[in-house]
Amino acid sequence: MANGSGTGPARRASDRGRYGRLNRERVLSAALALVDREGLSALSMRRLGAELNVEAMALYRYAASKDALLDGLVEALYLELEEQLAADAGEDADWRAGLHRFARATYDVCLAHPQAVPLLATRLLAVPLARRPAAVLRDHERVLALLRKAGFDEATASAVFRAFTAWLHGYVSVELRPMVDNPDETDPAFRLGLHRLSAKELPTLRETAAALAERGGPEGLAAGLDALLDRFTNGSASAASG
Amino acid sequence: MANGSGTGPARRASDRGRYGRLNRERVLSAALALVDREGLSALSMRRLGAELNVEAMALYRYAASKDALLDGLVEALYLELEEQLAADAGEDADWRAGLHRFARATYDVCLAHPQAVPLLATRLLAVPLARRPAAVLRDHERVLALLRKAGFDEATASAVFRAFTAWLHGYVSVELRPMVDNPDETDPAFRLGLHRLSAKELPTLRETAAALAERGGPEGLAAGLDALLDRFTNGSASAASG
DNA sequence: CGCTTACGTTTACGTCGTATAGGGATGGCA
DNA sequence: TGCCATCCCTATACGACGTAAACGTAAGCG
Repeated sequence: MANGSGTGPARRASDRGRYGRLNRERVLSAALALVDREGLSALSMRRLGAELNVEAMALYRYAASKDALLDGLVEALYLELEEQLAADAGEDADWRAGLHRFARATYDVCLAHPQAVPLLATRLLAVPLARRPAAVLRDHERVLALLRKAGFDEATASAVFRAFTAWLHGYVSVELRPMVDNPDETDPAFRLGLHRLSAKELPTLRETAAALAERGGPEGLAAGLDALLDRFTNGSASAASG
Repeated sequence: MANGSGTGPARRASDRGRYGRLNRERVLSAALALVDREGLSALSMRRLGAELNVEAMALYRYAASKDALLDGLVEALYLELEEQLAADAGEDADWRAGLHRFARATYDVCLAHPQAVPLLATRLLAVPLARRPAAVLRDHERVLALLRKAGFDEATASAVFRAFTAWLHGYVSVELRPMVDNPDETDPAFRLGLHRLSAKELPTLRETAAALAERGGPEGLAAGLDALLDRFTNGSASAASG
């Protein structure tokens, strides 16, 4: 048993005072910390309980199921995004700047929690729009409001929103794909595990792998975003810039 | 027990003749079929074994672990992509057309196996480049070769490759996000579950949700791809068009 | 003080991935 | 033909998982 001390029958409720009562935020931040530290596969109800000095079943008071807990983690990421957005400038010069700010903040949050990023893909593919976590919906609202205020009609705003989301999430996902095969190795080629790539069948990949392993960084993200957005301003749609 | 008939001690080896011997391809295609039919969570070693009239442990001869089996599913998707690409025209007019063909084929394969798509995100975030399934590496090789042959230098080809991949995967992922909350409902608003979206706090999202639920289709994919590629041809990089 | 409600524990069940050992068919060689 | 090695699948078992149900026990109220 995870009893604090002695050979008592079990953890006494008075021990709780040591760590304070449980609540949703404590559960979620412990879960996120655990995932950051040891990866998604380390996150089990029992393990998370142990992390909080509590039995696994206690967590079900704050998340209806493990899937709900994972949705909670997604929400936690978006809450961090909201904080990050609140931290710097309030309003943006124009809608493009607004989208860039959003994109950059999302990028930063994702890079800060690389192990949690797969959740964004899996949970958002599992949960229908209306049931997404509140913070996610607030994010959508802000982006859409930004676009509508800029003069885009409903259909165009929705198209821009989708393109924005696709690029942002795709970019982060590609940015986080692991390239290093053997971290202990000093030689770059061995580090990348190039000896696994047949020189006969994969010559181009082999010679490009080193370049591929470089990150695009926030600049790459911004550049692609601009390229996509140009299509909606230079193209058919009607859009103001204030 | 999953015995064919009677009360014999267990399935006899002679029963194998009924279905033929197991092999990797049979295992993977049964796994993909199961995922297509019942979703990723239905895929367990025991269940897949049952599907093949075999005990779970038999599968370990064809996949070293469950994670390896999932990587096998990713490979299966890319094999289907290769088939699809081989089916239509052989060579492309230029590199842009080549990328569009690739993108379209990937889009089609993903839409044909929506339940398997999360694997692309999760497994490619879990496995380093050099250990990706062979079919995935062949895909990379083809795209990179296309770009180098078009005259892009190593760095630019790698940047284009990353942007291409990011857009493609992001687009598919957004396209497959479920929008319908209650499929039994006929009224569009209830179907989307708009009553869950506070009219006060999420007004824009609420009014845009219907438009958001529409798909961008292959056209949207192609449009965004062109927008991104323009950046690399009109911009600084040097690239021919043959 | 006693009652209610909220919170955490205990116990238990079925399923999961997989280590290990065993058995029965198969194919090569005498 | 008979024997043995090899391959393929089964049998059994273990620990961990998610979670239903029932049970204390502490906290806050009158």
